[in-house]
Amino acid sequence: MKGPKVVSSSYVRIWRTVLKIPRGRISTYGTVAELSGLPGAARLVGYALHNLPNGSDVPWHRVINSKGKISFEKSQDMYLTQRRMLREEDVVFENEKVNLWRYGWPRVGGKESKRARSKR
DNA sequence: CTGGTGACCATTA
DNA sequence: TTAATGGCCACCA
Repeated sequence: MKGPKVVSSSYVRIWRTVLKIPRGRISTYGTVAELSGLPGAARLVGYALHNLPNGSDVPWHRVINSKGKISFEKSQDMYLTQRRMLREEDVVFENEKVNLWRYGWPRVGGKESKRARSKR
């Protein structure tokens, strides 16, 4: 399309990427930024999700940070809300953390799990 | 245009 | 292992 309109922002591109995350899987801010053509703009993803129009279908809860944790403070209601929504999709939390190698999207590669034993 | 800010990230101690 | 620091990029006032 010739439309140089680009809608007014990268938000749409980000939202569109988030819409691709399958149910039961999660992605990180940095990954979403890169897939949206905005490498390095991880913080913008948080900004975009924060500005989501009310009632949108964008599965914002499937985006967490690179540590595999929810980016809200535990004291915030949104923290529990997000964790509950993920739990309903069978995303398992281990000590407030999600196994990125298992639930991360897109999948990194064919290697299933090199060595699960991190300890030696 | 300039400066402040953020639902971040990787590195370093 | 967790905590602190600097760097990123784009949006907003």
